This record gives sequence, C-alpha cells and structure tokens, in this order.
Amino acid sequence: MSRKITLKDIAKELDVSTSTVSKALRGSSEISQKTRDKIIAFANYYHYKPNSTALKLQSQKTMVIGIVVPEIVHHFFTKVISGIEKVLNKYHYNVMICLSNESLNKEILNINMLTDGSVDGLIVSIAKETLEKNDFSHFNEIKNNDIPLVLFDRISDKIESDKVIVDDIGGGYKATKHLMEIGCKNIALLTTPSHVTVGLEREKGYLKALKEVKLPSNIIHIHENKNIKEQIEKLFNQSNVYPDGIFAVNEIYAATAIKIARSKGLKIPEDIAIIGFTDGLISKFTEPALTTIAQHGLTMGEQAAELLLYRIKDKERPFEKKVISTNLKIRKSTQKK
Amino acid sequence: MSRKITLKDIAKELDVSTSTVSKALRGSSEISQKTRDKIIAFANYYHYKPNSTALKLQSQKTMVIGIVVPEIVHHFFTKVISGIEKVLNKYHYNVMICLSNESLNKEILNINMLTDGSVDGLIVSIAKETLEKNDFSHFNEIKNNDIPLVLFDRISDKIESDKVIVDDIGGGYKATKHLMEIGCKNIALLTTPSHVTVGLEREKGYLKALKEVKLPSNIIHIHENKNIKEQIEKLFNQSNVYPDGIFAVNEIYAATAIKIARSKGLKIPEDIAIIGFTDGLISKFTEPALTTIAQHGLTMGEQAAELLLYRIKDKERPFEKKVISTNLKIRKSTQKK
DNA sequence: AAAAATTACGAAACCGTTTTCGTGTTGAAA
DNA sequence: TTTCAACACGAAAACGGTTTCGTAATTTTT
Repeated sequence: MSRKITLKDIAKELDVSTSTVSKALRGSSEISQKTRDKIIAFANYYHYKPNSTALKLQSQKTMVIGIVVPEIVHHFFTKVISGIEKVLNKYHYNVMICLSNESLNKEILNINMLTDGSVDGLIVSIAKETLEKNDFSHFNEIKNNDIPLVLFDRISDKIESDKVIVDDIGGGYKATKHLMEIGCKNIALLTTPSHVTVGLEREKGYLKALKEVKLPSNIIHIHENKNIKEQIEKLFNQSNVYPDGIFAVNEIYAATAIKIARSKGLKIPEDIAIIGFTDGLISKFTEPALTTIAQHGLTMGEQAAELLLYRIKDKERPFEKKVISTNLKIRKSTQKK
Repeated sequence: MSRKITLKDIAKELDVSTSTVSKALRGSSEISQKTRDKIIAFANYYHYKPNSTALKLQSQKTMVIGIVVPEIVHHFFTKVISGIEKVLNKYHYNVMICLSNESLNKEILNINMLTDGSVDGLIVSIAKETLEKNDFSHFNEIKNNDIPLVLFDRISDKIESDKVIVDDIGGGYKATKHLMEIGCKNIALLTTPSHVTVGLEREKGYLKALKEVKLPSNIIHIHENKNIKEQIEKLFNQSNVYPDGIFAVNEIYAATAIKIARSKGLKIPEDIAIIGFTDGLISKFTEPALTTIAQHGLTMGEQAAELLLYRIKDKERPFEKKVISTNLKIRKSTQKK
C-alpha cells in the first residue's frame, strides 16, 4: 500500500540532505555514526530500496542481458538459457528474454528494442526466416549502438561477433559413423531445409562419413510448414532403396521416424537403426529409447554468457568462436544384440 | 564503433537547445518545419535512439514485467511463458525472466531484486521449497513496494493476489473417471509430495472420483531427490493389489510408468491403462502414446498476463482467480480395442 | 500604427540516484 | 589564543531524457 519511498523523502523527513542520506545508506564514513544509524533505521522501517532505474541511469549500466531466441518451447533453447542464466546470475546480471518466433520481423523488432540502452549485452540465436532470407541488416543496429553481442547455435558468417556453436559437423560424422559401425549400409538423413545452418553442418558430417567408405547418401529435407510425418513416411516408400539406418538432425524427426518404422512392422534396431541429434527428454521415453548425439545446451549457454562477459570487460579483444563438442549417447535404438 | 549519441550531442552540434531537439524528434508542432527536418535528418544519420533508461526514469514506467518460475527446462512453463509473452508483447511490454530453481532462497533473491523498480509487474509460480517450508514472507516485499502481482499454477492462499490455476481437481477427476470408464478397478495415483499444491489438488479429484463408486485408492508420493524409477517400481511390487490403471500427475511419471510396465511384460492398456496430467511433447512419442489431461499452458499464460495488465491499469479492483479447465486427450495408452 | 495573437524556441524543473567539491564547526596542536 | 586538520554535512552537477512555462520575434488583427 505504502507509496514507494525515495531518498528525497527520507532526507526531508529527517531534515538532512539527500547526499547525506545516500552516503549514510552506502555506509560512508563521511557521515557520523549517529546520523548514519538514524537514517538506516528510518530507511529499513520504510523498506527503502534504491530505484534501480535511477541507478542504471547514473551508472550507465543496466546489469541486464538481452536474449533473443527463435522460441522458448524447445528443450534445447531452454537448456541454453539455463546455462546463460546460471553464469550471468553469478555476476548479478539479469536476463531479458525475447522470442522471435522464427520470424525475421519479430527479430528486428526485438533487436531494435533491445538496443535502446535497456541491456548491456545481447545473446542471440537467429530465426529461421532470417537465415532463409539471408538478411542481417538489423544486426548493424547492434554494432552501431556498440552493444556486445554473442551468437549461438544459429549463426551467420555475415555477422562479426563472438560465437558459440556445437560441433555439428563432428556430431553428424559421429552419428553416421556409429550407424556404419553397427552394420548399416543404407543410411538416410532426415534434415532441415539447407538454410538452417545447423542442419547443413550436420549434413556435411553425414556426407563426410559416407564418403569415406563410399556408401550412398539418401537425404530428405523436412519442411516445417508441411506435415512432418508424411514427409518422413516417403523414406519408406522409396522404390529403389530401403534404409537400414536413419540419422535425424533433431529429436522430433527421430522420434517420429521411430513411430513410423514401428507402424510399418519394422524392428528397431534390427531392421532399421535410428539416431537423433538432440539434448531432449523425448529420447529416453521412446520405444526403443533413442540413441542420440548430445548437444550440451547447458554448456553452450554457459560459454555464451562467459564470452559476453569477457567482451563487456574488454571491447577490443578479438572475436572468438567456441565449438562445443558433442558426444554419443547410446540407447536401445542402435543397440543390436 | 560510434559512441552512443545523446540529445545533448545533437543540440550542441545543431546549436539549438535539448528541449528543441526533444520536441522536434517527437514531432511537436511547436518546432518549425525547417528546424524539425534538420534535427530529424541529423538524428537519423547518427542512428539516434532515446536512452530507454532515461525514459523509464522520467515516465516512471519500465514497460517490463518480471516472471519468476521454478525452472525453464519444463514444457509447461515454457508454454505459459509463451502465452504471457504473446499478450504482453502486444502491449509493448517486455519480460524479464528469473529462475528460482525450485529454491526458496533463489526465489527471495529474485523477488527482492525485481521489486527494486525494474519491473511494472510480476508474474510468479512458486518454488517447491517455498511451498514446502510454507514461508511466503518475501511476497510482502511485493506488497510493500506495491507492485502488481499475478500468481499462476503454484499458488498459495496465504498470498493475496490475482491468480490463475488449472482446474486440477476437475482434471484429476476426469482422468480417474476416464480410467474407470474403460473398466479399471484398481487405479493407482503417482503424485508429488503433498506440499505441491497442484499435486494435492489432482489427488483430490482422484479421490473424489474413486469415492463415488467406492473404489480403493492407492497413492504413491514421488520424491524428486530420490530415484523416480525405483519409487514407481514399488507400485508393481505391492503384494496385495496389482493396479490395472495408473493416473500420473505429470508426464515424466507417466512415461516412466509406461516404460516400467512394458519391461514387466504388461500390455498397455489391456493389462494396465495409463494416463498423465500434462501438456508436454513426450506423450505423443511414448509407446503406446499417452492419454493425457491437457493443461493449456498457453491459455494460462495469456490469462495471467491479462490479469496483470488489468491490475496495472486499476490497482483497486478486487482480486480475481481464474481457473483454466482441462480436457481429456485420448491416445493409445487408454484405448482398449 | 498600435494591440493582440501566434510562432519558435530556450530555461529550468523534474525523474531518483551518486559523487565531487565546498564549507562551517570542532578539537587538537603550536 | 591562534592555526590547522579533521569531521560532518550540504550544494550542485551529472546521468539522458520530457515537459511546463516564459519570452523574444514575427504576424495578424483592429
């Protein structure tokens, strides 16, 4: 109920100046013990708390970091955000999260808004539409306002900044290699449209592994606006080859593939082995449980936050690109007896 | 690179006063067309953007809403957050998200920090530890600073505020009733410790349904610090009764129960039917797919945001408690042929 | 041509802090 | 008793804007 109390209020009430109050509350020895105690007691009684906006204006620091992600209803992104939060919190930063919903326009809006001085730094993962349209001009706004920026996961070479990515090529390679090692000869890839950088990179790893032993490739690009299940189903309707292994670049594709394969009466992994690139929860609960290439979203977030903190401290340091390596988490979907 | 430019810079450069610049940029007719154009051109050229902190201090509004949730790596919470974001964004509010990690201390820290004037309102879901210790004194801080507050999902009667909850009792009732309708006689409940309000409410619904037809109850409280799987397994080791139906208050418990039941060679739903209370993604991918009571997290978020906006506009309105009704989403895990 | 109204702008206060720089009082040293 | 530090505090500037009010200069009205 009590209207918010300010320094000025305290000063007036106690008949001292605002400077005295300010100093007293910050424990300055400039103020006598007596006055200090009186002021502190009064302030506590009325639950005085310095106005953070005034503090920010004064210190020219907001202690807030903006995060722009394509969506939040996505296990990987929440993991990354948790990682970011974890380290940022240690240094008393707060996070302001904006969702681009994979839309270029929303991303532009978010970035324009965040570069108005409300944050001390930005961590962003680029929206699909942005990548597709290849339009990154809004990132100039960040550069113009010279706000520290770290890009993660969905990045672009067109933007100069610190970056954190997972070793998508290596992961794709590992996944494919693993399928080969358990005897797969016709390995299909379920991936995104190629403007999504991470999908493309994983594809590179996949192709690299295949090329080494001259196995044929079989790539299906899934478009998210169309029915995912139907698109994956095509894999099983191909007349020429029948895959005995599937590498899916994300959890949904992989889990859907498992569902479909089972509905076709295929045994996993005997008839067809499946592996997914993901950090998610679904993998543990599919039947059989899904073997995955773990992305380490948490680590990614931590590293992104650290890079940002470094840059805030030193704007002149050279840009850094961190690569988080993946690892293979073997579960039943590739474990032949 | 270019250092941030301020009103004062423009004023000095163009040899006018800051008031003139401010007015010109806000399109005031008080300033002549000529001067206005000149100022606007100059401002655009140098990418001038008013400092948001200064604006906030001046307007005494931050246009930021704080959200405190137990964790973000949780489908339900991300859904709610998306809902909040959706409506808040429409009104040009931004969100600042803080994680309590289910810890009372962290929650206190978050709330203390957010009540320093950095936000115009707060939306929170209470941490488990807070509920367990039954200590809500930190919410007084919110009241003292008279910041609008909306509680969602995990609430407490001890806190006066607007609230949004799902119809947990009704949902628990629906779930249990559904199991009864497909012929289950021994329905077990997998739930949280009883200090978690939502678990307790769902239990109430469960008991209500059982009581109506005098079926026996069989409740297992799962403790999160212990191994979940082992605790659920006990259900199948009970000497006296063997359940033919399981109602789990969340997705993980339900999906784990499915895994365990299958490993025991039970057929789902013939031998044992399973239903979960959740909005999550896992349900679609378990084998068989899990029947659920849908929570409508998105709706919840939207309503929470709307309630908050109402209160910001009118601090005197009576507190409101919205109840989001659930609905039954039947999948294979309860669909006997 | 004098009076009134309009135009176009600047000065200053204000939002809530912190911080630098004085300055009047004391108490101690000379 | 005079001189000088030390002490305890206040005035004012600063952070970056907005806004109210005042006022010269110009234009319109009479």
